[in-house]
Amino acid sequence: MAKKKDNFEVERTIFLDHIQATGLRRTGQRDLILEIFLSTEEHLTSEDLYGLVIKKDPSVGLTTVYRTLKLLTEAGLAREVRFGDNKTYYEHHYNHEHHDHMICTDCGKVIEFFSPDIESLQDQMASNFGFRPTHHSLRMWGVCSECQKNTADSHTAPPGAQPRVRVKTAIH
Amino acid sequence: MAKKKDNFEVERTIFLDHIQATGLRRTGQRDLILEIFLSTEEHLTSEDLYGLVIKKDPSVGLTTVYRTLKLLTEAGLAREVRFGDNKTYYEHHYNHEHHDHMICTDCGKVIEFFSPDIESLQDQMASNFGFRPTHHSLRMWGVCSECQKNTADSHTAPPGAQPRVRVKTAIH
DNA sequence: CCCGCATTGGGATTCAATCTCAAACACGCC
DNA sequence: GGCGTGTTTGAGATTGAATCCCAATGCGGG
Repeated sequence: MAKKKDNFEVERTIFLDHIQATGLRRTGQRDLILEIFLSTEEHLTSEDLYGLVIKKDPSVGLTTVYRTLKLLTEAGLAREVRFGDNKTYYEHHYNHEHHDHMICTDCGKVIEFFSPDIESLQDQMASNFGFRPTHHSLRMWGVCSECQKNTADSHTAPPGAQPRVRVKTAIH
Repeated sequence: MAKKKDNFEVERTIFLDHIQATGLRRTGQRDLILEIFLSTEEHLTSEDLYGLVIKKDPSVGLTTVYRTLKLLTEAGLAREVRFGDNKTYYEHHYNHEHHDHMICTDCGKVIEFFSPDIESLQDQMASNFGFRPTHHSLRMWGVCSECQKNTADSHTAPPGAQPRVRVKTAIH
């Protein structure tokens, strides 16, 4: 836990540095939103975070949460991710290895994975085209091992499972 | 050209088969929209296609184009793609090898590529997790070789280049 | 302590996509 | 060929995420 607390300190510093470097101002709202973002683990949307924020301070506006999450992204603390349901999710970025996602279209579970081999092949493909990549996104949709078991006997959803990400159409 | 015409015939048949198999009805609008979709080459949105359709028949509604593109996707003739600007693009799917995309964030150009090695590594990663993938998406954003040359001297946009895809924020 | 300017909040707005529902129409049936 | 039913259509209304606008607030340098 001490380790985690240290990380938070670093992230706070990074945020304040970014604030200062770009000539912005430190405000109570930004501090609060940062703090709550750091306390989360899952992928969450601006509205999700807004829900958490107003529990601490109901006067904070939704717009500010949107703006601050964008700030956090610029500062390198957050990363935007999309799973195909037309919402923008945010995940921790600082000190988190780059990774890709497998999304279960049944229960909504998101599996994070990383493959150095895939990464290097990507870079190789890019250089074949003289393309200089800044970032990339690899996502696989399908059925996780859990849901394969559950759908083997019946086609009913796993009990109590509430898909957080409902993929309506196959986005390739 | 005879080759291309043959392909179109096959795609029309696939569409009609799909119509019949799912108990739907053949209509003039669906025929027209299919025809115009087949005549296109680029990635285009529902609204793009709508623009082309109403040039032939101004009475066709936008909703019908949306619905029909979804139909074409179900029939396996079209594929939905997203480039990060919150619009759904469609590309031909039948008889088109699966491929991934590099998107130039400067001029909007989309490069299609395919790597069997990456594909097999993806499947391997999936099976490591007991994950059964149905489809996937790999996209790389960055600067294409053209735009690297143009931005070398000045930061002005290439003359006459109108980005079709304007990526506002980095979506990973 | 004061002032300038960034920030805030919430209502209005945008934009893609979907929903609604009455009118139009395809298609099987006779 | 004409009838009847259930599908399809189209225009406007609606949704939902995200952004814009702008008056009021408040941070922070001097």
